[in-house]
Amino acid sequence: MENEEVVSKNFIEQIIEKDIEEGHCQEIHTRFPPEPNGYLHIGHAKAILLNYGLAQKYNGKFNLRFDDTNPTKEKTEFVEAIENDIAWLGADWEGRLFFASDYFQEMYEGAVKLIKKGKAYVSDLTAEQIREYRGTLTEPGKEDPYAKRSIEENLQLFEDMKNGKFADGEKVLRARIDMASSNINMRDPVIYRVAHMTHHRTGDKWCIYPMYDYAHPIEDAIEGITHSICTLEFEDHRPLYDWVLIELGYKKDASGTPKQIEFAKLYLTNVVTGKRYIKRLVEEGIVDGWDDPRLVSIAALRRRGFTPESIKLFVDLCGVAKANSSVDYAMLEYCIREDLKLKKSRMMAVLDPVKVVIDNYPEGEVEYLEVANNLENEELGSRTVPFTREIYIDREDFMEEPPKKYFRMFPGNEVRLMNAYFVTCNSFIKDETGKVTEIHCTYDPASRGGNSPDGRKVKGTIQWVSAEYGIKAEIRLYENLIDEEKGVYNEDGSLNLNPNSLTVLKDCVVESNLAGAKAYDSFQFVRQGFFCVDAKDSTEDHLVFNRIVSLKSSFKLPDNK
RNA sequence: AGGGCUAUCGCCAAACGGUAAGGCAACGGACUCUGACUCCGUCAUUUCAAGGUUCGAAUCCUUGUAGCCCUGCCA
Repeated sequence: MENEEVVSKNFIEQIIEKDIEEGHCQEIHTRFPPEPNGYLHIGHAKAILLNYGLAQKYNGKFNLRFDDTNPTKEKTEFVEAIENDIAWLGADWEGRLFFASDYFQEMYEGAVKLIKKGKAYVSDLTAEQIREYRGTLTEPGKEDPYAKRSIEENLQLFEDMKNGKFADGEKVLRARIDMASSNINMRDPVIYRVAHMTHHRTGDKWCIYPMYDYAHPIEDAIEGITHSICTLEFEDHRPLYDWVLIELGYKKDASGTPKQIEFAKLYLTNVVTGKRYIKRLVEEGIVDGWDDPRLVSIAALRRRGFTPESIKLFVDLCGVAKANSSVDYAMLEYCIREDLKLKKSRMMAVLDPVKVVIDNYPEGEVEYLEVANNLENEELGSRTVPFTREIYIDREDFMEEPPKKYFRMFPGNEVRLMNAYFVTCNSFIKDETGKVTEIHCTYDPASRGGNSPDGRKVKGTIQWVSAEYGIKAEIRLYENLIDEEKGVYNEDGSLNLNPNSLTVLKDCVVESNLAGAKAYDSFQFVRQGFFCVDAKDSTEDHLVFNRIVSLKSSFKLPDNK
């Protein structure tokens, strides 16, 4: 195998290799730490595949950990959905499934340790007061009036917090760092709050819960995570991440592990990304659910026929860097086409049918034609497709007055019905509105299978479906959900979605011999390639149809000059 | 006296002082039983800007400019 491409290392790989070289770690260990408060989307797929991929590449390990430190938002329903999506993507956590809530005891003990070191104190300030004392972006904060409490008093108060002696919000535990720091995260951050709430896993055992900034480094340290990869907005939190680990003795200095590394989130052009927005669209009923095909949640992508391989490809092509960017949606479409083009059978379908009558074909006769499932992959075998006197072709494949270089069907032109016969258009019928309702052709019996024995060539090949045996299907074409420029919501909070984002074509016809085709009531169109079945109610992942039309129009009329 | 981060083709993204990879998109052309696929070709004398250092700068320095993030008892 000599086609070894020169693949450059991304910046995370460089950090990892340096850490290994310098002996900060022997084996690398990564993790994906979702909060179970919603479904995963394409952006998470990047994080998952990145973490998992790194573990694989360096013979390390990859954990799945639910970051469930805030019982107000989290649900078991989401835990299951997330596990399902990650498994589907092929990221194997090999049984290392953890929950931040598994470590509540250790986190609690850590907090006690900080208090004993004089590095944490209980504050009676209200949330509003804490905000005031924190200062602003340009002014330093002021010392918390409770910061002077003795260690003994703090220990007692924290114990009381844990034992439920205080109401929600009455007291918090704060880390003692630096109220004047230019990094607001370091201005004595709250690390424990009181919340009398039932946790989805620990129930009512705890009424104090650790904050992310305090909990996350401990979770990583306990699991032996070496590289804690997160997104850019946590860059300012890294000093706090390191502070916690160092103060608690999990590492000596910031160069040790666990080490936090930040990368830029994945944004896609023209679609709604971001858990917050997706959640809102789902909750407000604007889309049908978390797997509505217009979304880019993992569940939606799966439902539309995207494969794990295609998503992996996509993530790989996007790369990893620290610059905020928005990847062109066309890249995602390219990936599914690329993955499926050799893997799946290609079926015929007609999206906007117009009837064609083959005048010299015997009435009532049915022929079963042998058709290759995929011309580029013989292993996929073949199927038989019924051919009859009356068929449907796509409206786009016929033109009354063709422009130059149009070589599909028009009066007097001979074309090939894919896999079937050469056929020549003789006449057509229009209704009062001028719409073509029926086309009449004659066929050449000698061209059965799609080739003429006399070696005659035709320029055009079009798809067709038997009018008698074809199955009516409802096909949905999805356009991008939003115009990127305008955003999901307007400033006044009103929705700003493209109302035409979903187009339903009701009279589409697909081949009759697609097993269980009747269950497939909708399809997802993949621009300029082929489209895949909406797999929600089907037994198969996807069926792939030949390219028929595109949102842009598959045939560009020459500039008439 | 705010701090942190980022700026390379329409979109991603390499290049780590030695003379601007690659992919997507686009555009030509060839081929074709899917105007698909495939194939061939085109697509940054220039890296946000202006100075400076150097034989040599996207890479180093200076000064600007633009964008993103941070003032939750969310993650």
